[in-house]
Amino acid sequence: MTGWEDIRAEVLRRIRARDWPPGQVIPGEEALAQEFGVARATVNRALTALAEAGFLERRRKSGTRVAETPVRRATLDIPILRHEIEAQGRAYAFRLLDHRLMLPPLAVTTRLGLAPDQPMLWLETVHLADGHPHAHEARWLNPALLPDPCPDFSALSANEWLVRTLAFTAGDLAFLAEAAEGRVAEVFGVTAGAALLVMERTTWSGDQPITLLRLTHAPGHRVQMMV
Amino acid sequence: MTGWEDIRAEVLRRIRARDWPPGQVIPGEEALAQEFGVARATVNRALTALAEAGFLERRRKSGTRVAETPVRRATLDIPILRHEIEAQGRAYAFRLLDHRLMLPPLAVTTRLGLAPDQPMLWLETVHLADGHPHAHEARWLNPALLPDPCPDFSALSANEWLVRTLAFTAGDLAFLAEAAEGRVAEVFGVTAGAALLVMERTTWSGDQPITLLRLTHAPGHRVQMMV
DNA sequence: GAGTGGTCTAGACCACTAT
DNA sequence: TAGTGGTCTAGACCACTCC
Repeated sequence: MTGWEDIRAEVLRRIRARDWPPGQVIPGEEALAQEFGVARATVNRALTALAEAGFLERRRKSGTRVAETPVRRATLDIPILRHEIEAQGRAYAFRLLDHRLMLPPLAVTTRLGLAPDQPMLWLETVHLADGHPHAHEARWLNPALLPDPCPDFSALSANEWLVRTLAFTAGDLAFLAEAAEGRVAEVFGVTAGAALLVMERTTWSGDQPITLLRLTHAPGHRVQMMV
Repeated sequence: MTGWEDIRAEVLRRIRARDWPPGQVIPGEEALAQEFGVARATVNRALTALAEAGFLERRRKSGTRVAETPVRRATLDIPILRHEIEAQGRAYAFRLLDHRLMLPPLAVTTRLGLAPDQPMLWLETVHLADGHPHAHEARWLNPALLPDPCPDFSALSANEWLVRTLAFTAGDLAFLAEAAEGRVAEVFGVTAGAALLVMERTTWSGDQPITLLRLTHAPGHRVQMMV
């Protein structure tokens, strides 16, 4: 019973055991297919998967070699707060603190490539787990995308409305640390200056910006990724 | 000329255009193969890729459906500090601040599953970009893995030695925010309490722990991921 | 039990690139 | 130009899971 996952595992074992050390060219697909007694396509499937994971580098003609720097890629499942909290067996709720049309700071319009004199929809929300503040959300929303009677974001979270309604095609995401201040410090009940973890995210629909989101987490929060 | 990437693109377009809205079951592989005029395996390749990216959910018998929550996966290329800094055209250097065998705090041994009365190698390093502090590294290293004449970590960074020497099979990674204090505050020249971004990482070789690393970034640093 | 995706094969041709 | 990986095909059988 030899499947492509068995072959992937065996090749990975040889890489880790240093049978095939970093930088070394490994046997070609045809040779491995003969060794394992399978079709070349099966070997190809296994090696392609290992290359996508960053263990191998493949090039036509020159062959497949072991990557110099092993596994340097991690994946993050971007949490949907409601799911994350409910998965912990806690009750999710949110409160809309503020929402209005106003002129965004220059940093925001620059980042999104919008005209600086155009008002945007500002939303400030706190997400609660069992009634305790879990994260503070500050969001700038491109008003050009909103339907005429604006959705009631105090009943449906802006994130869920966006996900259900708009097709987004690209985005980026960054982590940073920031000192608590103003309303954020107040929400979490910490003194100004406390260190908080911020996730910043922009999303786009084609070349049209949708939203810029800053999610500030409760003190001590860790964002965990698997390697 | 229709290849699997064309099919992936077309299916993704239909998902984004809401031709196939979230939750809906899409046509089976056979049907799509006929529509596009290709073999079923080609359609399978395209749909498998979209499922790995989180756009589709596939199950035998019940078929393929559009994911309710689109793209919720981001990948981080774990930076090798020297490469990251040199890629910005800046000069990399590091200074070993401290290294000695000592008893780790209980939190460390618990996390790594080691005996609490066993000393570990402690390494404290600052990484410099153009002479300015870029990150502070605090590392606990399992001494059972070290060769008898301990490598000279003031000449070769511990990270690079580990990567070259040991085969690591698993690990995890977390981001958190922390207030600067003690040596870290001193290194960055900030007042105690300043918010700093910390990346914490543990690595394993089979079931043997290798190292626990805390990388504290310079004030204002952002870790960027692509979605 | 039946329908769907998951995988394998043997062979073929193509695309890229080192020499 | 030649060698390697990348992809496609037509057909087959298997594995899972819903009914």
